[in-house]
Amino acid sequence: MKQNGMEPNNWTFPFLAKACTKVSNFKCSQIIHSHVMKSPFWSDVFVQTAMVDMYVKCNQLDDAYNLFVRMSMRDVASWNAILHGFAQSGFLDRVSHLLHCMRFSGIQPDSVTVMGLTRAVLHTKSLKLVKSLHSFAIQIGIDVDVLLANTWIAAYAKCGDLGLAEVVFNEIDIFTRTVVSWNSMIAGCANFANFFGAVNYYKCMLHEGFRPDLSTPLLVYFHHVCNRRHYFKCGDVDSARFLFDSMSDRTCVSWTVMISGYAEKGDMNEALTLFTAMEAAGDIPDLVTMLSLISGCGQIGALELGKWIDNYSISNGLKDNLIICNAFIDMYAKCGCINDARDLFYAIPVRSLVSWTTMIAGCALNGEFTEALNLFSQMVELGLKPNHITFLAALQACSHGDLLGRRGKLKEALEFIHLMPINPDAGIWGALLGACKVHCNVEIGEYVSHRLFELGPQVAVPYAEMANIYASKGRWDGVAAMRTMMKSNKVRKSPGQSLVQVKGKTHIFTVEHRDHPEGRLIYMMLDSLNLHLKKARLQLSSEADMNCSEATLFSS
DNA sequence: GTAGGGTTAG
Repeated sequence: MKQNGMEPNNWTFPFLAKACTKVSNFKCSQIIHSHVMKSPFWSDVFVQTAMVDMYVKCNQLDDAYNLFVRMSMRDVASWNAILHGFAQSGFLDRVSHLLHCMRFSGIQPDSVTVMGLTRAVLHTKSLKLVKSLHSFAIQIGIDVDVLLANTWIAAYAKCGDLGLAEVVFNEIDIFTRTVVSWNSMIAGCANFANFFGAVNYYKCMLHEGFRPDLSTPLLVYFHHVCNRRHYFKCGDVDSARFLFDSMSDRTCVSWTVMISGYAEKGDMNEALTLFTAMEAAGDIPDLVTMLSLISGCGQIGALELGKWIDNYSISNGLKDNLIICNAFIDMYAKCGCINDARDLFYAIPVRSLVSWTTMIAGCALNGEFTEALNLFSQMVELGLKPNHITFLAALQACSHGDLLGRRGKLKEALEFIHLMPINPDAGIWGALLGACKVHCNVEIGEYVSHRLFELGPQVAVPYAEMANIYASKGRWDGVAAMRTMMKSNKVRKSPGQSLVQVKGKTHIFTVEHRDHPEGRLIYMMLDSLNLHLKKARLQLSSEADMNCSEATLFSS
């Protein structure tokens, strides 16, 4: 443009910024920022709002906020841009504070504002909050357009009131409804496992003349079957595939539904085939497409494919996206390449809580326990607040690294869990139960397993672990009790599987399943590894004994 | 005349 002797006007930069938001690329955002700063439009409220939005979309909330507070003039769009930024990240306090400031400075909220507010309360799953927002909007006389109504449909469905979602849906004029309204209603039904409702809405939608392209029919099936994959067999990817093949028009989402279905099943070959077909069809993969491919590679240890996707991401500028980077850290760690994971982690200019947590978990997984715990304290020192997943990762590092749980300091571990500022989830209790098993501790094991039974009475693992603990102490009454509980709760244990991919081929192993073509060799290798481990353990414990006696010597 | 902030599904 400049080479052609043309000068950008005040709309050029908002367009550039918007293009940047689509790819969510922080390098691009920096380049655009430097150009805008030099331009005569720098102080234009439109330009600055577009920049705020760009930073929000590029996961640079701090930059967005810094710019926002420096703006000399703000209109409702500027407030909405920053409000959505905080809403998306779930900062409810910040959002309500912003709303106050906004009204105080004389700017009236509009339907976009209310949408942001709704989004902010969504993750609390609080029906009460959604309701109060709804009445707030009506009270201040907001013009409820179809976009806001769609948000409310999804919000009510997510917060557990399908009836209210339906009310909002019915209040939208038939001619105003969009495909999003229908999709939201269908997804709402599917979330309630209301298959008939979903199909019914789908039929009505067709009847009203909406074209059955997009992802709607897939939503009906896939939601029902695969979002509940913990309860249903995932073989139904095939029925989704049947629908997919019969679709005339596919969107990025429909491709991604299928790709992620295969990736989660561990069938990376099929996932990759579809990915190639998607590109050939001219549909551009987005963030979710890439994320499902990357996490699929991590799950089955498909390092070669993972590296290929890494190169692909670099050449398509996706590697500058923080979420993608985090996914790659996870992938490399799960494939055992902790060095690659580490390099990537340190190459990220602005690391998020997820980056830290992923790296900590990756270290724990790869036996780098000290590093994991160091990272944890570094993170806390930087002022980042760990969430339950971070705690779990750190706890796993402890348990693997013979700290607390594995050292037999089960009581201390339990106290630590009770002191945590967050509610312990199944992962955390599971880690402790594993430690109880190692130390054959019935008393704490019983307490922990009951927490796990409360959280998920259908999960087989804690019953089995507790039964093992009882068995190790000869408590056959306890073993029998576990069996009875499993029966009465209708728990069925699916055998654990271990997957590994070598040269593009996936190998699956189950316990005592020795019919792999190279089974003999594999088990010989395992036996020799076991022997090495035993020797190393013996050496360690004799060293520990010596350290102990030294310690007693010095303390007395 | 228009252009900056906005909805669902994966």
